[in-house]
Amino acid sequence: MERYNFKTVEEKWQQYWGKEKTFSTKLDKNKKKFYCLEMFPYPSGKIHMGHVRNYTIGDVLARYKALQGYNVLHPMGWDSFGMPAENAARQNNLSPKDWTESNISNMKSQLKRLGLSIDWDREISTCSVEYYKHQQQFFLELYDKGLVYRKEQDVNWDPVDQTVLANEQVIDGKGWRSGAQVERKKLNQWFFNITKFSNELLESLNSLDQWPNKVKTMQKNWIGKSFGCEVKFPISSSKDIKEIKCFTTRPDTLFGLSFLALSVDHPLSKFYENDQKFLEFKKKCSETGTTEESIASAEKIGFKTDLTAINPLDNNIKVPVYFANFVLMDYGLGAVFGCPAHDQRDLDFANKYKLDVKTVVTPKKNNLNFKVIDEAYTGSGYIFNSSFLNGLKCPDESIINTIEYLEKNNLGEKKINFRLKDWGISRQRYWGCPIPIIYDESNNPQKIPFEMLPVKLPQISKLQPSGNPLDNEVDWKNLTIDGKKYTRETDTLDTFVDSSWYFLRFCSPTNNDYGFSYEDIKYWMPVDQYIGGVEHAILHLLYSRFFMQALSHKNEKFNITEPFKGLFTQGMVCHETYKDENNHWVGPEEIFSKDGKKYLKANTAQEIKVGPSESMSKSKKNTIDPENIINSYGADSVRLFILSDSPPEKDVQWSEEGIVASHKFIQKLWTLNLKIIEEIDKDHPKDESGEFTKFTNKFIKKISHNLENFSYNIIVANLHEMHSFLIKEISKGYQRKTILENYKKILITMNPILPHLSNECLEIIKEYNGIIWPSYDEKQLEESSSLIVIQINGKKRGLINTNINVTEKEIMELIYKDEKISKYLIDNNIKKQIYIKNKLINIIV
RNA sequence: GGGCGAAUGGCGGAACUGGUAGACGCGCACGACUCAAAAUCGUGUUUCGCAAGAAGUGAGAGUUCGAUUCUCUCUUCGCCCA
Repeated sequence: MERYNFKTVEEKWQQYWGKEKTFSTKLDKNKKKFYCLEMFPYPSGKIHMGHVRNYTIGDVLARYKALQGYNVLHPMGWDSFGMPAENAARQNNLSPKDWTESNISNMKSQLKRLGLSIDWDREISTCSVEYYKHQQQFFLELYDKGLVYRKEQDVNWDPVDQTVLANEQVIDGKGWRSGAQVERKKLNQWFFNITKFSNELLESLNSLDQWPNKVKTMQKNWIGKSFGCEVKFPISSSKDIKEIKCFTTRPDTLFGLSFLALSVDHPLSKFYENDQKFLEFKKKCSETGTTEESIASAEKIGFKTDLTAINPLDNNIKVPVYFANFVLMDYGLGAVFGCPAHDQRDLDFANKYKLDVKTVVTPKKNNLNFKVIDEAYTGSGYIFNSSFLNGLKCPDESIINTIEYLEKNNLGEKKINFRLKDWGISRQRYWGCPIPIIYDESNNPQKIPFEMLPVKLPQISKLQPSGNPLDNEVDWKNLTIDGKKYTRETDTLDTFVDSSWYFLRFCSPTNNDYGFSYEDIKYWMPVDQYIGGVEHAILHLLYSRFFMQALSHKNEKFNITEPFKGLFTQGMVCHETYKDENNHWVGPEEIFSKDGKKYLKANTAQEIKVGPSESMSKSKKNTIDPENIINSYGADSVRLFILSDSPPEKDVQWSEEGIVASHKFIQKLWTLNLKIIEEIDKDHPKDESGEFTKFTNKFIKKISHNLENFSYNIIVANLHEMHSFLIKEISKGYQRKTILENYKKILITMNPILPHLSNECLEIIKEYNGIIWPSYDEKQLEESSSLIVIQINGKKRGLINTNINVTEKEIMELIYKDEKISKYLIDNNIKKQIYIKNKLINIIV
C-alpha cells in the first residue's frame, strides 16, 4: 500500500503558501479582523521545543479563525537586541550583527518548515535601524511628555569586568563571568516614569477578562498598592533637624516603636558626610546587592546616630535613630520606624542592638500577657499596651483609627504607596537601541535634534573584553552641532523597550515616518489573542501595558490602553533527565534502550540513571532538536504530538514513544484516505446508514467547542475517535455524494492541526477550493434513542437503551422486565424516584 | 512566611452548568499475518475476586437522591512574591 510521503507533501504545500502569499494580510474594513500574536523569539541560533509549542498553539488558532472567515493578522519577528549576541561576539570574535542575522535566517527557515500560517511580509527585527529609529522617536516623545527622566541609581557593578550586571548575572553575590564580589555603585541612568500610571495599570487589570487570573494577580502584587500613612517623628538633636517622616502601613503599632531606621542615602546623611565611621558603614552597605532578595537575606546592620526620635503619640517614648542597610531610598521615604514585636526584620535588628521589644498586638483579646520573644507576631488580633488604642481590632479597625487620630492632630497623613518602581531603561551595553540624547560641554543632557534621527549604532569590529563598548567609540561619541561640542549618551535601551511596542509595528511594518499609522492600529489593535510563556507574566506584559498608557498620554489620537485583549500562557516542554555512573548529565541521543533499561551508547554496558522529567535545558542536556524531529517525522507529526499529551497551559512531556505514535497516526489517516477514495469510486447506489452524517455533525460541534477553549489535547483524542469510527463505518456502503460532503467537512476541521495532510487530502478528492469552516446541523445532533442509567440508591445497576423522551412510567415498566435490575427492587418499598429525562433514573428503596 | 494553583490506573491525561469515573494516547499482555523479525491489524488492560460482586478520583468531614466536580479542615507538590 502507498505510504504517506510527508517530505514531498509538506514541501509542496509550504512552497505553495509562499508563492501564493496565502497568509499575507491587508487591511479590509469589510471583514472582521483577528490579531493572533505569539511572543516573538530571541534569535539564539536554533528554534527549540518551547518555540514549537508556542507557535503551534498560535498557528492552530490563526488557521481556525481564518477558516471562519476572519481577516487574520498573524505576524512574526525577532527580538534581536540583547546580551547573548554581545557575549557570542566576544567569544567568537565576530560582530553581533552578523551573528544575529545568520541566526535569524536559520531560525526563519526552521519556522517555515513547521508550516506556520505566518505573514512573512510583515517580518520585523528590533535590531534594524528601520525598527529602532521609531523607538528613538517614541523616546523623545515620552521625554517631551515628561515621562523620561534621569537620576542616580544603584547598579550591580563588576569591578573586574568593569561592567554593570543584570540581577540574574549576579550569582551568590558574585559576577557570573569574573567571579568577582559584586558591588553596589551609583550611576546616572534614564528612567521611564511608569509609576505615574500605577493606579491606571492596576485598575485596568479588571477589564482584562480574557487574561488568566494568575497573571492578573501577579501583576497586582507587583504593583503592590498599599494603604498607609506618613508619620512625623519629632527629633531632639543638637543638629538642625526638626522631624523625620516615615512611611508605614502599620501605624497602629506605633506604641511598639523602638527605633527609626534611615537609608544611607536619606537627605539627613549630609550631616554625617565628614564622619569617618559613617562613611565606612556606607561602604559596607554597598557590598550588598540591589535585589530585594539579597537585601532581605543580608545581615541587618545599623549605624547609630546621635539623634533621638520622639513617639508622636506619646512624648515620653524616646528612641534612637539608625542608618540601616535594609532601608532603601526608593521605597516610601527612605525612612521607617521599627516595631520589633510585629516585624521579623525589625526584631532581628532590635535583638542585635539590644533594643526594647514591646508587644502591642495580642492574638486573643483577653490574653494581655502575650509577649513576643524571638518570633515577631504579624497576625491579626487586638491592640493592647497602647494607651488610647487599646482593644481595637487589628489590623483593619486599628489602622483606620490611628490614621484618623494622626491626621486630626497634624502628626501624619494618609498615603497610598506602590511597590512598583520606575523603569530603569539604561543599559551599559553595545547591542541595543542607542538613546537619542547628547550632553553639552557642561554635561547637561538634551534631546538630539529631530532631524539628526536615527542615531545609528556604530559598527564595531572587535568588542573589548570589559567596559561599555560605546564609551570607547570616540569618533561616534563626539560630535559638533553649530560649532558646539557634544558627546552622545553611550548607554543603550533595555531590550524590554523593544518588545513593548512591536505589536504596533506589525500593524504598519513599512510605515516610514512613524512607528505605525493610526489607521492601521485602529483596525488591527488590540491583539485578540496573545500567546507566550508565563515567565513574561510580569515585566514584558506590564511594560507593554505602560507603553500604551504613555503613548496615549496627552494624545487623543491614540486611544488604546490595553494592548492584549486575550492572553494565553502555555506550559513548558519537559523531558526525562539522564545521568551516567559519574553523575554527569547525558543527552537522550547518547542513549539506547534494551529490555526496558537504558544504556549509554558509547559504552554499551553502562546503565543510565533515569531522573525526573524536567523542563528542557542545555545544562541538563535533556533537549530535543526540533529540526531532527521534523526531518524524521514531518511537521504534522510534530504539531500533533506537541498538542496531544497535555492541555496547552500545562507542561508537556516530550517522549520518543509519543512522537512515534503521532507519526503512526498520520500514516493511519493516510490509509483511511486511500480507503475512502476507494469507496468514493465504488459510488454505492444508496446510503446504507445515516450514521456518517450524524457523526460528522457531532464531530464539527466537538472540534469547534474544543478549539474555542484551547482544549487542543482533546481535539487530538477526537481525531483518533474519528479515525476508528470512519475506518469501520465507511465500508457499510455510501453514495459518492454523501462521502464527499462529509469527508470534506472532516478534513477541514483537521486543517488547523494538520494543515499539510488536510490540504493534500482535500486536493486529492478535488474539494480544495473554497474551504470554509463547516457549520453543523442541530437536527442531526438529535438522538432517536437514549441510554438511560438505572441507579438504585445512587448505585449504577444497569443501562436501558430505549426511545427518546420516554416517560418515567415507561422506564419503570422496562426496569421491572429486566431481571438483573428488578431483583434489587423485589422485597423493597420504593421511597423516592429521581428521573432526569433521557439520562438517568435513581430509585431510593 | 504570604499569594495562587494542582493532586484521577503502571504513565500522560478525559469527564460540558453535580448525573455511567478512567475518553484518547503511551506502556504492557495475548492473538493474526510471517520461515523469522520489523511493520501492520485484532483483542484485553483501575484494583481485589474463578465468578456473583465489592472497593475506588491525595486524607478526613459536610451538603445532596447522587460529589472527580460544591463547602470546610489537613497533607503533599508546583509556580510567583519575599
